[in-house]
Amino acid sequence: MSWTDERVELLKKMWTEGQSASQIAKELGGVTRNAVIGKVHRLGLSNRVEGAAPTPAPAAAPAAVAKPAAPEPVAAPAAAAAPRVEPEPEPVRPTIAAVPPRPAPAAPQPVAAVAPVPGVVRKPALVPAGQPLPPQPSLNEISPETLASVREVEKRSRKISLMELTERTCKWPIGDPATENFYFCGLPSSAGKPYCEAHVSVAFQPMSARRDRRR
DNA sequence: CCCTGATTCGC
DNA sequence: GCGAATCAGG
Repeated sequence: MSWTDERVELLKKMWTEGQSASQIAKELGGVTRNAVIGKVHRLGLSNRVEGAAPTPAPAAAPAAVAKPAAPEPVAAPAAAAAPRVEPEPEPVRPTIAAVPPRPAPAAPQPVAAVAPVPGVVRKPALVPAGQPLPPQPSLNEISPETLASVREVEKRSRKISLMELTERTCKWPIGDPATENFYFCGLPSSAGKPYCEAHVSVAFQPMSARRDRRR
């Protein structure tokens, strides 16, 4: 295989999208991730900084441009990400084997672009005909931050198919299984868990602080 | 161990 | 220019 314009273009596209070298290599086929990385460097687009920090989203990325002399006291990532509360054996159980709880109200909107108003996720009015949706396992109030995080991750999801799931890919389903627009998150899952960090945080919640249910 | 990108260096 | 091998991390 050689670096044809097409392949280079795809490489550039994926790289700027934040895909990893191995993912790109897999997509291109015929090349290893080393080849991809090598090419990336030769193309001089190693600095994958594009308006937002893709893969790792730790604290603010040090925009150290040239002088590292800045007296940066290392920002404490304390309350940065959602502090995972050790959940009790009371995770939101996937009702069906291997099928986790309903992610946020299935957002059947594939192509983003239309800036959805953050904060409130409205449940689509139409219920896809077909399978009776399992009783919603207390889709209680998930912290807005977590929700936002999840949404962000889902944009970044690899959209892999059932067959592509491995021991270490996030198995969180996205979309409606009854439609074509369905796939799994696919991002690297965290140690031993079935989902990626973001999805773990919504799947395993402390205890449903849910006592509404007025009557 | 799984993975990541970065670099080197013979080809 | 290419990319395997290697390095250096998470």
